[in-house]
Amino acid sequence: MRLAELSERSGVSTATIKYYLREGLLTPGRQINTTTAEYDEEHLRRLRLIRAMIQVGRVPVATVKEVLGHVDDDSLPRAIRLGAAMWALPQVPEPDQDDEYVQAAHQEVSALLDQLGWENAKQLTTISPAYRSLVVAVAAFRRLGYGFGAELLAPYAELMHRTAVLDLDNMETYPSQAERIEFAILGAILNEPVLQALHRLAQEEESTRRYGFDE
Amino acid sequence: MRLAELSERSGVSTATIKYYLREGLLTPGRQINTTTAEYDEEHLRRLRLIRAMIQVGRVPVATVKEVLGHVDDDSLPRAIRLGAAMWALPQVPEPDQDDEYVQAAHQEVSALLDQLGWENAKQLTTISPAYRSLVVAVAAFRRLGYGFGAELLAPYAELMHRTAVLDLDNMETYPSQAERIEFAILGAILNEPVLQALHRLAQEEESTRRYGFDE
DNA sequence: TTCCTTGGGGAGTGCCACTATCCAAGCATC
DNA sequence: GATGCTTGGATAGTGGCACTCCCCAAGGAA
Repeated sequence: MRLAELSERSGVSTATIKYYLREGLLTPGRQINTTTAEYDEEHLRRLRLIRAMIQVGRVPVATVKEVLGHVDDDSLPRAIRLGAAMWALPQVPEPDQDDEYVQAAHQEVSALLDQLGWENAKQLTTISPAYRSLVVAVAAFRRLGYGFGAELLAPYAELMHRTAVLDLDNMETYPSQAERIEFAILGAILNEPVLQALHRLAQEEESTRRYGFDE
Repeated sequence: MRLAELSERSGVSTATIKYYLREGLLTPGRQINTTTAEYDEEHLRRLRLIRAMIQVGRVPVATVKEVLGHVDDDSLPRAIRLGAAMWALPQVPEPDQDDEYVQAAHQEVSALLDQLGWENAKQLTTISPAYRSLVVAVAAFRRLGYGFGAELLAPYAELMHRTAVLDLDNMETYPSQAERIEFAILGAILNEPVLQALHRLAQEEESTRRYGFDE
C-alpha cells in the first residue's frame, strides 16, 4: 500500500502522515525506489492508534512518540514497559512544594493510601505522576475552601480500585503479550474518556432522577 | 485590594490578570479613579476558580468564560444552569455519522443505556456531549479491533453511576444554592482529574499486586 | 515527450495563552 | 514641586503546537 492508500484507509491526510513520519511517530515504509515506499497493515494499525491517542485521548504528539517508544522497547519487562508508557502520559504541572495547600493535600492523600492499605502505591508517592496529579487537584479544592479529605476521597478510591480490577481482568482475556500491552495502553488512554463520559452521563441521569428536568 | 495584591495573593502575574480582564473572565474592579481599581475577596476567589479550571481541568480560556457565564446567569433554574455549564466543557470533536464504526458504537451505547435503565440519559442521546464522547471512544476501540460492547461497558457504567451518587450526595451537604452550583462545577471539572489520578494509582496498585514490581 | 504522482523537506499558517512594552494619569515622598 | 512608582488600558509580540502548503527531483504511464 502506498502513501495515498494509507491516507484514504485511515482518513488522515497525506500531509499529516508525512508530518508523523518526520516526527518519528510512524516508522518509514519499505523503500521500493527513490520515489515510492510500501506501507502495510501494521502501519495502518499504528496510524489508527496514533489518531485515537491524539483525538480521543488529547495526547500531544511528542508524548505519543514517547509512549510508543516504550511500547516498542522489547528490552524492558512488561510491567516496566507499561508503567513507562503510562507515566509518559500528560500530567498536571509540577506543584509548588512550598505552597501550604499542596503540603496539606500531600498529608491527606498519604493518609488516604494508608487507610486504603495501598502499600504498593504508597511506595511510589515520590515519583508517580498520578500521585502528583491527585495532590494538585486536592490542593485546588482546598484553596477554594472546599474540604476534600481522606474521608470523602476513600469511597471514590474504592470505586476506582474496582474499575482497575475490571481493566486488568479485561486485559488478561487477551492471549498475546503484544495485544495485552497495546490493550493496556489503549485502556489507559481511551478508557479514561470512556469513564469520563459514563460519569457525566450518570450525573445527568442521577440529577434528573433527583431534581427532574427543571426546577 | 489593588491589582498587585490580587496578583500576589493568587500567584498569577498582573499581565495575566489583565489578560483575563480583557477576555471577560474576570469582572473589572470597582473604579476609584482613572488609574486605580479596587478588587475584593470575590475577585480572588473567582481568579482561583479560573486557575483551577485552566491548570487542573485543562479547560480553554474561551470555555472558562462560557462556563462562568452560565454559573452567573441567575435567570436560569439550577438544573439548567448546571447542565449548561457542564455541556460547555470541552468535548471530543463531532463524529462522522457515516462512519461504520461510529454507527456500530451508537448501537452499542444505546443498548447499554436500555440495559441499565437510564431512561433520562436515553432521552438526551441526540444532544448530550457526554453521549457523543462515549460513542467516539467506543468507535475508536472497535476501529482497532478491540471489542468494547455493552457487556464490557455495563460494569464500568455501574461504578460510574455510584460515583455520580457520591457527587450529588456531597453537593447536597452544602446549604446555599450558590455554593452548590460552584461545588457542582468544581465537581465536574476538578473531580475528573481526581478520579483519573485515583484510577491510575489503583491500576499501579493492582498491577503490582498481581505481577510484582518486575516480571 | 508530456504529464501525473511519489516521497522528502522547508517554510508558512492559525490558534492559543500568555507576555512585553508603551502610555498618560495619579499618588506619595522628599 | 520634582521625582519616582504604580495604576489601568491598549497594542504588539512570543513560543508552542499541530498541522498544511508548496516546491522539488525522480519515476512511471500515456
